[in-house]
Amino acid sequence: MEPDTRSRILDAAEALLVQHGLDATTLRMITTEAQANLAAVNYHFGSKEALIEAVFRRRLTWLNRQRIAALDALEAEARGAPLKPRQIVEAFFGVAIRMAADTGGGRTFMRLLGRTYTEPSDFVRTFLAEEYAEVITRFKAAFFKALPDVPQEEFLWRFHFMMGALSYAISGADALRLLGPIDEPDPDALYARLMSFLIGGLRAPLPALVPASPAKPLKKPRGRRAA
Amino acid sequence: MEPDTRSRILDAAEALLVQHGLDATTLRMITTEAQANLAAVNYHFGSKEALIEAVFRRRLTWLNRQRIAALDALEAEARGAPLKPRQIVEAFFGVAIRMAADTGGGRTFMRLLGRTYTEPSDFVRTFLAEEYAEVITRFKAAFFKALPDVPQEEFLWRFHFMMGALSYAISGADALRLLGPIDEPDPDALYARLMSFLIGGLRAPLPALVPASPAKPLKKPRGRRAA
DNA sequence: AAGGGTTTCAAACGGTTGTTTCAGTCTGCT
DNA sequence: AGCAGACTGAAACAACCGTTTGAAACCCTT
Repeated sequence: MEPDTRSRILDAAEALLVQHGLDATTLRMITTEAQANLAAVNYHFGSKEALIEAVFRRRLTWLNRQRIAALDALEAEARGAPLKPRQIVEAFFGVAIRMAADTGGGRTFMRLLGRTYTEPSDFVRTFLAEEYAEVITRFKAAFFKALPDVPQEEFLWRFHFMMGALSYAISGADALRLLGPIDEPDPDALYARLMSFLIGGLRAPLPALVPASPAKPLKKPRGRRAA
Repeated sequence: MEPDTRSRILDAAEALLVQHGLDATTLRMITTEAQANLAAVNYHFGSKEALIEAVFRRRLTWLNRQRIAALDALEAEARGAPLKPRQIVEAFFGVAIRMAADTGGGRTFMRLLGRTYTEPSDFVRTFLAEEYAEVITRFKAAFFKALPDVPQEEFLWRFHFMMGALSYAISGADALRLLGPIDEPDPDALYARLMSFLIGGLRAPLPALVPASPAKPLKKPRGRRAA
């Protein structure tokens, strides 16, 4: 009750959005939870969409600035030499995991983010793309330079897969209960686990069939096995 | 227009759910698309939730039965010997990718599934757990046997990460546009890409800190090879 | 003390949601 | 033919949605 109405609404919205999703979270839920009047949302933010955008922007720009700063530091130290892939992975995903470990709002926000990433609500996707634009170009360039022998399209897919693993790592125990009982993870352990998985996947041998590659060094050609 | 109303509604719902999400898809959208009357949903299924459950069950039980059949075949052939991890991965994730490649309903369904997996709508999670129960126990057992030197908790997390990668692989180009322009993937190429990524991640060296280790894992986890 | 800008409040707005109702149509059986 | 049971149709239901309104309450400078 201490902070002003605007912040209380942001916090309440963040918590409720991750729990119920974008559409199922109503302004009445939010304002009740925030102990504010219903009209306060439209007064302070203008609309529900604008509120959601503010919830994302508040933490996302900070997060991506952190990533860029981490990359800057690495590149400054390397003096033009290509970085090691593991360093770049740590800069990009490590910041996210570390933010997700924050027991304050950061944790619930990262869950919300991982959740929304697959949820193609048009207006969210729009400003998400905008918010990610710079960090994506920077890290793509760094990765391409660090992995010159990996075809770029191939790498983009692996990056995409890594994002999926990150998303699940963060949404974490909720979805993992499906696999069986598991204790809430120690953040450091989660960090180490995800890192070794990501780097294992990133540096896996390339699949054999990429563009026009007539040789088939791997076992299975492409049979229509039991369909 | 050929099939009966019930099937038309299921198909329309499937297509619309993946596009707009569970809450944002209205019964009026569905019945309009299916060229059926609004009341038909409640007549044939009882409620919107029951409709959604039917949409999932229709393909999910088939999918998981396929996975179990694939595992049965592998185990019969191995005659009690542990399977190779790659075989189990192919049995579990290969079936999913192959279903996602189906240009008929299978493809849109798999997108819906990957999308819903992070979306913790309580009632969906309930019957999803129920629907997955058998296949999870079977594959967990097979993996534990195939990877005897990987701690079980460690493996469960990797399995979780793999599910994340699968989810993103399927929801695919939608979310990937964020990374830059990419062509719609050839299903075979996607299969090969995801497989090598997954197996690379699954067999990555174990992180070093599993027991109580107060040291910060930021630098070198330095582990042995898994399995 | 007065007054102006900012913030809160209760109430209402039009619109849309899932669900229900009930009269009508179609189908197949004896 | 006739009639029961399965299905479709149009219309209405209460409940809830996001947003707007206009009047109170608050805060701060002069």
